[in-house]
Amino acid sequence: MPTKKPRGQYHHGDLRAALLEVAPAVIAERGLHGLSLRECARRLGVSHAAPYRHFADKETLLTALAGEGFRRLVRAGREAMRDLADPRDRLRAYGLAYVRFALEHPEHHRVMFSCEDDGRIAPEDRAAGDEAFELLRETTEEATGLSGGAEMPATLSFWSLAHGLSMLLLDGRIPAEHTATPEAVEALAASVFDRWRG
Amino acid sequence: MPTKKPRGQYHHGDLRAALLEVAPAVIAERGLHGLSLRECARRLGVSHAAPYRHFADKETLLTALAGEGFRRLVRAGREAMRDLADPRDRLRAYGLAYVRFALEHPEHHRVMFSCEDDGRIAPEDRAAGDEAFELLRETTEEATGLSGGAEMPATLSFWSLAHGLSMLLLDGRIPAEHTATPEAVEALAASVFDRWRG
DNA sequence: AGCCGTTGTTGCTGCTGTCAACACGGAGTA
DNA sequence: TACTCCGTGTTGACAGCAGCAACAACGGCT
Repeated sequence: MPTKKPRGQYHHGDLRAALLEVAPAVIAERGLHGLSLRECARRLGVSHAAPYRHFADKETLLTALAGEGFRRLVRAGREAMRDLADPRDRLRAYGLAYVRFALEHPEHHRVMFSCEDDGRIAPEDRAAGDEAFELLRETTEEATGLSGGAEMPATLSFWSLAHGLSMLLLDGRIPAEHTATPEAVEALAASVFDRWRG
Repeated sequence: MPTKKPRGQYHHGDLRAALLEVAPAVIAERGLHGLSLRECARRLGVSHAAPYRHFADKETLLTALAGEGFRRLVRAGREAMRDLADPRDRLRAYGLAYVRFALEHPEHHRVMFSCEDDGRIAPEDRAAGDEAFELLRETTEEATGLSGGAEMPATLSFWSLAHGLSMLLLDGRIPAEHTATPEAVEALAASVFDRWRG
């Protein structure tokens, strides 16, 4: 039901949004290398050149997808921290949300951190990535009591921890016993974050 | 001078090794997506299908490249730890070597952690990756005094830290002030590892 | 009604991965 | 020495892809 397309309609309706929706599905099936604009077009019942009306090229679609991913990550982070008062609990919750996001949206996560930055990222997508970092920085600031730049090493180390764990999980490099069930993963993430001190 | 090819010689000499040498150069220039077997062949003055005598397909070349990367990483890690007696110093040295390796060989590092594991990795390359992990696990064991599986969370958290920092550095997501000079990066890495406790 | 910008279409070029058939040349054997 | 064989490299194909250009339908505007 993603695309409701009345019989014989020439125009699609919202091809741009449909592309951003179908692309992760293609990536999930065929891998990031296996993604092609033509395949996306095919699945949406649209001609092979139609996507170019909405994205200058394939890379542009990917950066848009990355931007969407960062927006969702920020939303998930805020959601996870919402009812927590203790800044250290909040930071930890963000970390867990980060890892959970990577596992639940592996396609987005991979795209978010694989676009070889040519500097041609749309401002709004650039901003989405910056906001995810800024949210982490503020939370770390509160959790550590550091500020004025002194919080940066703490921020970066916590980010490294969450990011590294996410990547290793996605790459299947974590021994199976720790990834068998969602609870096991959650426990692993918790014990990983326990080894961090602000 | 990578390829010394006597005048008019039909056979190349060691095309396989030459491919493993030229591929990172192509990646460095055109990015991972921009790598093509045909371009490698062109640079080696060889026909476009010649690489297929040595690699079943493009993916196979990439996994071989990843294997080579892991072998070098292990070598760099051992080298960095060689003269250190205190296990905690050794672990830290491995971490620094890990980050340094990523920055000095970004092409290898990216390939090492981007092959979407289809299970068709050659045994010797699989083993190379496992050895890098095993070296880290042993070192963590010594540094923490934990063993029998209890060292795993510590191992994985340290790996996450080193791996996450490497990836973020490679992706250009670390604020510029910390990446301006090699010394700044080294200092950042040190302060990141300082926030880890076994 | 008529105009025109947006969106989608068809058809092309040049590149790529991959395969099959063939060619070269060195190693071993008669 | 001559012959054969196998590993390695070549040529020539095919299909799929990114991206461009010229054309066509739609829909909102006057």
